[in-house]
Amino acid sequence: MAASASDHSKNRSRRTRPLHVADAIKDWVVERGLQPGDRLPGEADLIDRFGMSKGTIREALRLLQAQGLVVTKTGPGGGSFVGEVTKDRAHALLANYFYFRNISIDDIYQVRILLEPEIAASLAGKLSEDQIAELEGIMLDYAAPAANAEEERLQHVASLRFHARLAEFAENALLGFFIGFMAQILTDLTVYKRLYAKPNHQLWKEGRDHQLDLIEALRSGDATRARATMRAHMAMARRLMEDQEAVVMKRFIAE
Amino acid sequence: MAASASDHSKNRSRRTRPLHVADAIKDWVVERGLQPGDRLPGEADLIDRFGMSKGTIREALRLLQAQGLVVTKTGPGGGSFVGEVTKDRAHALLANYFYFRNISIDDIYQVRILLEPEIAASLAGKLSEDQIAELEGIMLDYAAPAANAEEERLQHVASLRFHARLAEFAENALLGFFIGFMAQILTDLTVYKRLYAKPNHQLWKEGRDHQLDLIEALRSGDATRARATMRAHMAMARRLMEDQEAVVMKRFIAE
DNA sequence: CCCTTGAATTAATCATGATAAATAGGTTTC
DNA sequence: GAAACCTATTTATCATGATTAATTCAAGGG
Repeated sequence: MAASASDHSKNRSRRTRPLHVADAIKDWVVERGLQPGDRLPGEADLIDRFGMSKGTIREALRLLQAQGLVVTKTGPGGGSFVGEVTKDRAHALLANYFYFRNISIDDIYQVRILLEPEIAASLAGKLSEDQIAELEGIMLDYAAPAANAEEERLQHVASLRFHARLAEFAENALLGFFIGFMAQILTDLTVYKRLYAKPNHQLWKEGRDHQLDLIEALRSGDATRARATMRAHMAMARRLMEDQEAVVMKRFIAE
Repeated sequence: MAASASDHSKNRSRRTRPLHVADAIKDWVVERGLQPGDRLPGEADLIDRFGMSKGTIREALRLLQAQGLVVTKTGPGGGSFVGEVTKDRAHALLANYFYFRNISIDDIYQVRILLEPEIAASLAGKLSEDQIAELEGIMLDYAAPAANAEEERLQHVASLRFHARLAEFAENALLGFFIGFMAQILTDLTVYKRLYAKPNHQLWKEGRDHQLDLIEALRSGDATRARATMRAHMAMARRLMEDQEAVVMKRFIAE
């Protein structure tokens, strides 16, 4: 504990100026309880306050910009503002972490099979008719079996969009994020790696029936059934993936 | 899809130069399959290649630095290098995402109770004697019941370190990261918010017995028992947390 | 009323030079 | 001979000032 504290202050004093300024601005935001969209001091102002050159200040702002914490605008009324870290940006930043690590598809499914049933159960009876209608709308993209490999891939991406959207509906933002992140990774893999070579009517029907059943359970508020259906859905998808070679993600996800 | 592609290229052409350079460097790393520690072109070189001024190039490097993707060093043999995104940095970047969202402790436990038993099961019989010894070493920090609130808090932090370390042992890096991230958040909350006011011998003993039992199961390779024990442990912790008010995380986690 | 145009504002970019940090390599010291 | 100590060199870091581009808003023209 003490060591951690001293490390902290040591780092802070010895690190470069842009890093120091970036931390100071972060602290400023926290202390004042600033919200996304709130205005930060302009470039010239920051130069005065910190007594540093324009370049240093701008580098600090880039550090914060990369994290999604500030956005800058030119023109009258422009300047720096507190930015909300978007889901997409958080996905991209986290994907960078896994870039040099080896994540297999089965790793993803090991987690997915645990989390997806939970979100299904927790959303049972909680969705508005609009939200359910939106999910059903997504399902239209795979209302008919795929005719070829390309269609199969598009359908798989659409199916992942179903799960991603469901994740966004979650009341538990943490659970929702984890699930959405996995859907994002699988989407990227599907788009870039050409998984799913061979259409399979049987699997298509099974998967679709699962989702139809899931929607029914969500609408009627049957959490137990929603959980069980999603679990079966995930188990099926996992088996399906086991046929694929162990593909790992190997790219930066663009923001 | 087509829309997304056009958006992408539009963004890329209209975005600021540092952003463009940062993307180009990212792509360069991916295309060449560069690994952490590999050398990137120096500042002067980049200035030539891109035909941009020093300031612009440096801002690009800051963007990448904030993401943990590059590290810069001064002096002979210095320059820019591909950097591995550390776990701590990924934690911090992800914590920023949740800063403006409201994550309750119960949200964390809803996920924890699903993931922790799985990691316990997956590590049964897989840990080296050194690793198990390390876990036992951590447990020494709470070998005796806490005498006061402050000790109770330190013990809780130590207990979270147990879970964080277990997460690092995971073969599934995704599962390990999610669990480690939650332990990190709970640690920060415990340190900053002074949870756990009242020591409770009964709970201390139960929790400790769980972990002892867990280690035994891990050592003997009994996955079923490891899972069950961890589940019981989490259920207990969750009940414990329910007594606390719903505290949410409200701070940037320092890197 | 809408559209264009132009002035004002603010960040973005450029250009150049000075400063500081870190290391390699040689030199001294024991 | 090894270890400690310089010192020159390399490289990023920091600073200053000028120029350019993007944006807003208001005034003028259709």
